[in-house]
Amino acid sequence: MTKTIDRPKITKMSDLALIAGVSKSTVSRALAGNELVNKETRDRIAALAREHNYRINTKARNFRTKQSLTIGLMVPSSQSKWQINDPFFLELLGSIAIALNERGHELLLSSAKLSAEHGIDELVSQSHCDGLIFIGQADIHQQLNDLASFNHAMVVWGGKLDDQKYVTVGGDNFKGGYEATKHLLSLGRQRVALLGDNTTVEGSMRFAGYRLALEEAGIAFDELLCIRPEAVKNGGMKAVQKCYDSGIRFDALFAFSDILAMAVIRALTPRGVSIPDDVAVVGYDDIALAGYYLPPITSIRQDRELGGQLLVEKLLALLDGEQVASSLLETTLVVRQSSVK
Amino acid sequence: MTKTIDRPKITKMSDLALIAGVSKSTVSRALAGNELVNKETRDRIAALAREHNYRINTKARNFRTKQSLTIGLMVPSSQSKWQINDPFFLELLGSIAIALNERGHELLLSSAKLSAEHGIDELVSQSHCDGLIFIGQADIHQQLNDLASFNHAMVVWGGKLDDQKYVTVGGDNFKGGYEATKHLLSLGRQRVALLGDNTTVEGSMRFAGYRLALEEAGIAFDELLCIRPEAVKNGGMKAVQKCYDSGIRFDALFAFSDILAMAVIRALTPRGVSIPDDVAVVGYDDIALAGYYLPPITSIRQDRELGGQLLVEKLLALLDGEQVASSLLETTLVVRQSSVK
DNA sequence: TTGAAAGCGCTAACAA
DNA sequence: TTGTTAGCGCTTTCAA
Repeated sequence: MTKTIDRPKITKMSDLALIAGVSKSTVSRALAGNELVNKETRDRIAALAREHNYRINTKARNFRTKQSLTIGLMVPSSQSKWQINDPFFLELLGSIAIALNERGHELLLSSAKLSAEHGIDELVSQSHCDGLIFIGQADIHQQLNDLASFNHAMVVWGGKLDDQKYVTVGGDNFKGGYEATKHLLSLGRQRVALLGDNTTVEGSMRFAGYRLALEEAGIAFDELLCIRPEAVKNGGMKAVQKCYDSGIRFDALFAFSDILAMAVIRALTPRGVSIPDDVAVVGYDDIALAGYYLPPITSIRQDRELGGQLLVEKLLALLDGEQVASSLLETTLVVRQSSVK
Repeated sequence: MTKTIDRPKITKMSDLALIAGVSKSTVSRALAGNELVNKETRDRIAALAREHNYRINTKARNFRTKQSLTIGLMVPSSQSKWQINDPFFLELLGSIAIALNERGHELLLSSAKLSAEHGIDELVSQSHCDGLIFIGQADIHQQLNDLASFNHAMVVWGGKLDDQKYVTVGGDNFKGGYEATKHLLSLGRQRVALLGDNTTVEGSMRFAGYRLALEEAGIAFDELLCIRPEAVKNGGMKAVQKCYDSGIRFDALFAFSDILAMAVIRALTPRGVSIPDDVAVVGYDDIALAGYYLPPITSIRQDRELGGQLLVEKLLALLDGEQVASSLLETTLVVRQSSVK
C-alpha cells in the first residue's frame, strides 16, 4: 500500500525549520531579517517560506513580543452612537489609515462610546493596540489628561490647551477664525454674523479670532449676530432661520464648518437672500463637497493629509519613547463663490 | 528592617488566582462566565478582578483561542491610495462599526491596495482578523471568488452575480435604476439622460433598470444620452458639460450617485438650465448631503443601517459555520426638489 | 553563526 | 465543582 504523499501544509515555524534543515530560532531570525543569520541562509529560508506559502503567525508573534503594530482610533462622542457625521473627520481618517499603513501598522476603529462606567482607560486596556489616536477633544479634555498621565501612548487631533498633558496636532483655529472674518471684512462687509458653538475647544479659539478681526477693523462685537446651532437635525439651518425671521440682518457670515455654511445657504436662499450678494458666507474645513456646492463655498482649509501623517508620526515616535511636541497646522483661506462673485 | 508592602500589581491570571485562593483555571472560567464555576465564586473573582484593576490579556487570549474577535474591512481600489471618496461607503462604514461593536467585535481598517504582488489572500493571512468585509466589488469579482473558495469567512457589499461563491449584501440596483427612471418618466419627461459608469457590477444593473423603464414607457434608448464620467477630478461635471455643449439636449437625468447628481447641477446651472424645470435630476445612495444640496437632490435611498447590520450578522454566522444566503435590500425613492418643484 | 531551552498568559482536556 | 497539566507558535537569552 502506497501512501499518497501530498506536500505537508506548512503552518508553523518548526515545520519550515524541518524542511530547511535548521532550527526554529534560525528561521525566526532569518524571517525577521536578523543579520546574525548568513545572508545565504536567510535568502534560502525566505525562498522556502514563499514556496511553501508559509506566513508567520501574527497572533503568536504579537503575543510574544507584546506589541501589535496596531493603532486604535477613537472618536469621542457624548452621543450614544458612533457619530462621525463630520465629513472632515472622515477625510482625516483616510489619511491616517494611509500613513499608518505606509509604516506597517494597522488601524483599529473603535466605535465605543465613552460613558461613566466605561471610561477611556477601560477601552484602552481592552483594545488590542499599542497606541491611540483621538479625533477631537470635544468635552473630554480632562479624561484625556488623566489617560495621558497614565502613560498611555496617545495623540489627539485638536487644539492646544494650557494644562494639557497630551500631544495634539490641529489646525490653528485662532488664525482660521481670524482670517475667515478678515476676508469678509475686506470685502467691505460690516455686519459679520457667526454660526457655531463657541463653547468647544476649537470653537472658542475660532471665536477669539473672529473677535480680534472685528476689533482690528474697529467694528463693535454684537452678541445678536452670534448664532448657535440648535442641537437637533438641521439645527444650523433652523437657528439661522429663527435669527433672520426675528429681523436681525447681516451682510456676511462665518460658519464653523462647511456643513453649517451649507445650512446657512439653505436657510437664506428661500428667503430671497442672495449669496454672496446680500450675504457673503465662509465655512470651515474645506471638505471635498465644499467645492461641489452651489455656490461653491469659501472655506478655511485644514491640511488633512499632513494632519494624518503628523498624528501617526508623533504617535509612533511616542511609542519609541521619544519626546514629542504638539503641532499647530497652518490654515489657508480658499476663496470661492459663496463670498466673492 | 520592614519591607514596604505596597499592593502588588496584578497583571496576570495567576496573580489573581493566588489572591483569590483558587487555581488559574478557575479564574479563567469565572471571568469567562463559565457556569461550571459556582456563581458565588464567580462573583467573588469578578469583584476581585475589578478591585485590583485586573484586565485579561487579550493578546494571550487571542493567541490561545486562535481568534481575535476582530473583523477586517477592505475597500478594494485599483487606485494607489485608499480612496473612500464615496460618502456612501463612509456612512456604511459607520453602521458596520456600530453593529460589530454591539456584538463585541472590533473593526480593523485595511487601507491596503490590491495589486498583483500583494493579492487579497496575502492581506487576509497577514491581517489579524477572523473575518472580512469588502465594501464594493469593483473589478475584483474574480479575486473575491478565489478567496471565497479558499474558505475564508467573508461578506461583500455589492450586487449578486451568477457565478459568485461569496455572500453579498447590497441594494437592489436593478430596481433602483428602474424606479429612478420611472420617476422621471412619470413627470412627463421624455429624454432621460444617464450619467454613470455602466461597466461596474452595480452600474450595469442600474443601467438595465433604466432600459427597462424606458422600454415600458415606449421610449427608444438613445446611446447619445448615456454620459460616462471621465476618470479625472470633476469628471462627472466635465462629461456633462461636454455633452451639453455638443448640442445634446435632455429634460431629465439619472445619475449613479448623489455626487454625480451634484456634478450635473453644477455643470448645467451656469449654462442657464434650471433644475428641475428644464432638467429633472435623480441621484443615488441618498447620502446625508443629498438633502443639504441646493436644490435638495431626489435620490434612491439604500438603507445603510440595515446594510451594515446584515453584513455583520452574516459574517458572524459564517464564522459560526452556518449556511448563509445573500441579501438584496429594498431601495426607496426619496423625492426632493431636484426633480419636482 | 547556530541551536537548545525557557516561557509569554492564557485555555481546555483530563483527572480528581 | 475545581485543580493539574500540557501546550498554542513564537522570540530570545544563553551556551556552543
